[in-house]
Amino acid sequence: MITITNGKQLRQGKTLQTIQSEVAETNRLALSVDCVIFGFDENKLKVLLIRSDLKKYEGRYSLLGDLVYPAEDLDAAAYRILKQRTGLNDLYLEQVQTFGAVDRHPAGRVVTVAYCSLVNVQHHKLKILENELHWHDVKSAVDFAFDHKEILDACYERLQKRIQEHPLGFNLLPKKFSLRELQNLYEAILDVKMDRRNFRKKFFSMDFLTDTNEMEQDVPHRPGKLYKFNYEKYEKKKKKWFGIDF
Amino acid sequence: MITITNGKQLRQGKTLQTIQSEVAETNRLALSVDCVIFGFDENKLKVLLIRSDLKKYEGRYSLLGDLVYPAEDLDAAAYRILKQRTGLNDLYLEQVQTFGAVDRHPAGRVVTVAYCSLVNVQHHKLKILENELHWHDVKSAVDFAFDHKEILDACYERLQKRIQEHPLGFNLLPKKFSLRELQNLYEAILDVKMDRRNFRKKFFSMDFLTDTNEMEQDVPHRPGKLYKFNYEKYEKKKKKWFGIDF
DNA sequence: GCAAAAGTGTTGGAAATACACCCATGT
DNA sequence: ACATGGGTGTATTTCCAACACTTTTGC
Repeated sequence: MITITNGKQLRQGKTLQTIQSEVAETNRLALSVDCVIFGFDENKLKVLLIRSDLKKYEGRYSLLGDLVYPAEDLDAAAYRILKQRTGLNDLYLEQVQTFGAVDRHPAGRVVTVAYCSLVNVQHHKLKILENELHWHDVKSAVDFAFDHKEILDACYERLQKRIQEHPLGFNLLPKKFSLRELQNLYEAILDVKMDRRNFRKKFFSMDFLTDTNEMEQDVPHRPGKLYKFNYEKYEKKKKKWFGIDF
Repeated sequence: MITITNGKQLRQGKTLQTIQSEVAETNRLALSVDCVIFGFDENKLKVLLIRSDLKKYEGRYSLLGDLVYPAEDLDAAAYRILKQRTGLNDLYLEQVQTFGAVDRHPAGRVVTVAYCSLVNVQHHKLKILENELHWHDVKSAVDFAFDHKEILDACYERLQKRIQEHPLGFNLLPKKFSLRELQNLYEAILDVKMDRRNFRKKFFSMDFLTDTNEMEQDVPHRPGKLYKFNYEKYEKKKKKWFGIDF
């Protein structure tokens, strides 16, 4: 519902023209999208960052962002930006939160919508390396431009929550992975240690892992089995209901 | 990060002026906030709706919304709109999701940020009733203007999820409430039936309810005890960790 | 006394946790 | 042989679900 409320102005039965002029009057702001792209490598959770374009923030790190075009759907903008900055598409992409503090951008009023995405670092070698695009440890990343630290934190928290309730983790791993890799992923993202045997029992009892009958190669110890995640089985079984718990 | 990416344009070391003009060029859109205000009355989940201002949508229902002012923080806009439309402040207000389809608003490009809020219907009698503001059953509400049904659904789903993990429900009830009222609330919001004894056990074992030593009045049956929610205890004990479960 | 909801305990099964040993491979 | 991590089983506990009867009040 769109209304400019000045005192006692009538609210009923506006024409489209009235509202159009209100929109025109009020649109002194720009909208952008920032993508927080997580990856997993060397047992660490990583995030893709570039160096800020902006002199004011020279040398500081920035998320992958861009303005949304006036005739572009919000989600489409997020996918476009991901593609432009990294050359990647075909990724899970989720809207997380919108940041709209008046002074968050020095160039004027820019409200930004944060999106979050997960990439398999091994399978998606970056082809576009402008602005020093590369992977950074999430835990140790500092020196952000704008409010991008805050945005990253919000996306990281969302990721931690989502990965406990949805099988997102598999997007960060090779198609075939060992249980050790899977556990390392969970331990890294959630920042906890888990019991190896119970972790296995958990995942096997979920019954979403398919044994590929292949083994790890070139590991300096006994090789583990490789598994695939079975999305079809998951789709059929997925849960609707968790109990009340807080 | 703000960049208009036209082919091979240099991305390094932009001046603030460059970006300012990019922002000015691109801001042919407006931003609005829509508030989804849930209440609970007569054992039903309710939502506050008005009749749409817009001729095109005459007679159809609309959420409480307004444009965001250029010099207004996003959250502040949400609180302002809630206040203006209902006379209420002092409410829990949570950003839910941003809706940015190009054609979602007939007056032009209007991206809207949905906020969600919970009101105790009994304690907050509405003083502003412009545009036929009143409570509607969430389940049976139809005939929405814009994409407001979609927005409502998103907020309702978020509410269902949040109420299972956070003690939000108490914002919808009187300060002192019976366990029956609490259970009715959960059953209405989550659309399930629960076992009364297990429900009680659950809440008592959480140990966040304080017995007020008062009883229900004027009920046509045996009166139940009234409880308060103990926020202090909750703040101390709240959980950090749920297991992996999907 | 009767209708309506309050209040209360137990039991069985499922899932989570804690925990220790042998195995396969590379060096 | 040894170091490294793979692979497995069991006992304990905790949590959840299912379930029925007695009590208090208003009418």
